[in-house]
Amino acid sequence: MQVKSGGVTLADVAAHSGVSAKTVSRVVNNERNVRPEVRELVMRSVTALGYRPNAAARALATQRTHEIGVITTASPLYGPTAGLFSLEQAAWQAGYSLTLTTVRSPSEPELADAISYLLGRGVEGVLVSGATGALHLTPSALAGLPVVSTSPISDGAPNHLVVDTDQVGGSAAAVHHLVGLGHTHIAHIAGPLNWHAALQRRDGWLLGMSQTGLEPGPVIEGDWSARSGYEAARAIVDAGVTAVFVANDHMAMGAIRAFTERGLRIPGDMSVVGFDDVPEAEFQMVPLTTVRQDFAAAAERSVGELVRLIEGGPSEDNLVLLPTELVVRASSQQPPTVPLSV
Amino acid sequence: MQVKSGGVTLADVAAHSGVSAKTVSRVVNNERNVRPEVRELVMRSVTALGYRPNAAARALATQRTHEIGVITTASPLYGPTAGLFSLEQAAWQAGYSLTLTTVRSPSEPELADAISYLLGRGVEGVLVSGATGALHLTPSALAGLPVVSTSPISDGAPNHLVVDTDQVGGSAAAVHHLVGLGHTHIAHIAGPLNWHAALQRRDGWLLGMSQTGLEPGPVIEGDWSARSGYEAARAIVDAGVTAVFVANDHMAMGAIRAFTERGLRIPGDMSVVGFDDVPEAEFQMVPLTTVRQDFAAAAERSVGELVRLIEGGPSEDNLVLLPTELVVRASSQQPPTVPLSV
DNA sequence: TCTACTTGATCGCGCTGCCCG
DNA sequence: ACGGGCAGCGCGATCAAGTAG
Repeated sequence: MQVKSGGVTLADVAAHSGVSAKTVSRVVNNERNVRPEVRELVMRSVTALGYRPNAAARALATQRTHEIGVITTASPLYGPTAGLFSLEQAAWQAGYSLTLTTVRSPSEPELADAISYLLGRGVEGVLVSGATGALHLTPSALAGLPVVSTSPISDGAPNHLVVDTDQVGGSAAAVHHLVGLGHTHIAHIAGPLNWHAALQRRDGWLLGMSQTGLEPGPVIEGDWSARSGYEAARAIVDAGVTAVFVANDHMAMGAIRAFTERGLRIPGDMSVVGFDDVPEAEFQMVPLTTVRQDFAAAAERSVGELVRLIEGGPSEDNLVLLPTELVVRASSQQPPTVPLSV
Repeated sequence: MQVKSGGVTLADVAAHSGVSAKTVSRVVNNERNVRPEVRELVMRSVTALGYRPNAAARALATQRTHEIGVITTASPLYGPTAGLFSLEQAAWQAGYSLTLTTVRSPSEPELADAISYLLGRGVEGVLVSGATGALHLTPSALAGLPVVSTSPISDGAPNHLVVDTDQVGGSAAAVHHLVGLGHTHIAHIAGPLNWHAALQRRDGWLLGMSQTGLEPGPVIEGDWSARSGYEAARAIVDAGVTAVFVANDHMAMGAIRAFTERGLRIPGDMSVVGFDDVPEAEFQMVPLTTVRQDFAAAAERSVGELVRLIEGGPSEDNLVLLPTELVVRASSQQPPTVPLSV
């Protein structure tokens, strides 16, 4: 029923230009051993007929699909989505196309389903973006398929690799910044702690606190949403802290709203530091101090590494950590009770 | 080099279970006319060998790929990305998978490239999500391929359909809300006016103004980013308006920041209404009055309509408009100079 | 005998790898 | 160096053949 690609095949082009199908194939694939004049002739027929190679037939004949499968969580969080488009661009440039799969939760069966589905589609590699917990990949299910993930992978297979940003370092830097301002009681609003990213950020906060010899303040677990940040902040507003390190910017916005509602001024009475540096963080009523991650760079690197694995390149490291950067804006300053230094 | 899906084929399963390949095919495709015992036997072999049908071979044999191509703009804007995941879920449920393509700009050649690429991959329909201007599709390039878009399509082909939210109505409603509060001088911060969505929202604003007999205030064009909203607001802060209708929430945040910086209070001195209802809009320091669009519903409807077109269903309308809803929060109230009524 | 159901053999989808002229 | 023939990638469609009632 369906007109496929105009229905023009190699054979049609061959007939139109008076050469064999194989020669047309050579021209289309830029192989050598075709005289320029013949090549020219064939190309003319190709454009005249509007020929377009059939990807399925090609995949069948070559045993290569040039497809990369992407598994991502279904929620429209900033990080995963921002990375997705960079992923697509990088893949395109490397000659691959992306097949998208979403999972609601990172449970093993859902992940296994997604991988199984992608395997059936013949993907040559899998990118797990914005996954939550550590990946427990059943080796048999993968059959040596290259995988690049932002979350750690339980097996140490040579073609499984992690590309992530230095979330622990970034979080610790946020704590050092606050401590440098004089804060000693610092709370943490965490992401859902079954997420690897949430654990990393909490661990970075703990690291920073211990490095500066401070007792960690309370930890409240949110779900990345502004609403959960709002609720978490209401829960700790009377806990006697002067600063909060929040695991992402959207929760930080909610927290600021909650504090403001209770009559606290930001940053006069309470300092807030976020994570991600979403584009609007700089343009909040109180511009947000936050930890920037370069999602585009991470995406490009991920695709680069995956393509290298697919094409049989050597796997040097099994962990690539991209730098994060503390961006100090207006939502953090000295605590209210500290006398002005200088 | 690449182990494909474990390399298990129909023939392997057939050999393992002692039936013909065709029978295995019947079982795998849930066709009738297979004895339950044979079906059982075959299924056992399928799981034992880890057989997975090869999508490329299937596509070649059936002339159907069950793939839907998605063309979207490369920028991580909230709307298009929020819809993307709903798209994927809906497509999956309908038995289709998504191949993602991004374009930097909506220029004809870029769109044509994307469509050409998708045609080569054998997609059975195309979803244009978050496109900018109207689509000028060259009919020959499409060969009757079903297309569902949020932007209008220049040709009136029966298998080209538009699914959008009622942005004009929503924008007009925002204006009526402001006018109802007593505002008479209302500016507009628009999106990039080569975007269909930006035009719709501006037109809705104009409509609302004319319906209420008011002169439209100044229009400044932004680029959807919070930064551009900030800059636009600085440009109109002294223009003598008491309210601004902003074409999306992120620009509205930037605008609020700019007004605040100039000493204006929101909403005391200036009312601001956004568009989209991003999740964090409710949790800004001044919760944002905005126009909500249901991206998930739009995505589901888009996929539904596209699948209907693909499967040869009748095309009733060529335009589906989903409702929008004004959500009144704290960023809008009476203008400062108006005496309190009641 | 005829029908209903179940199974198998052959072919071809569009393309590329191999080998030959 | 260049070009063509042939086979086959893995699957499903067609048609024929077999079995039982």
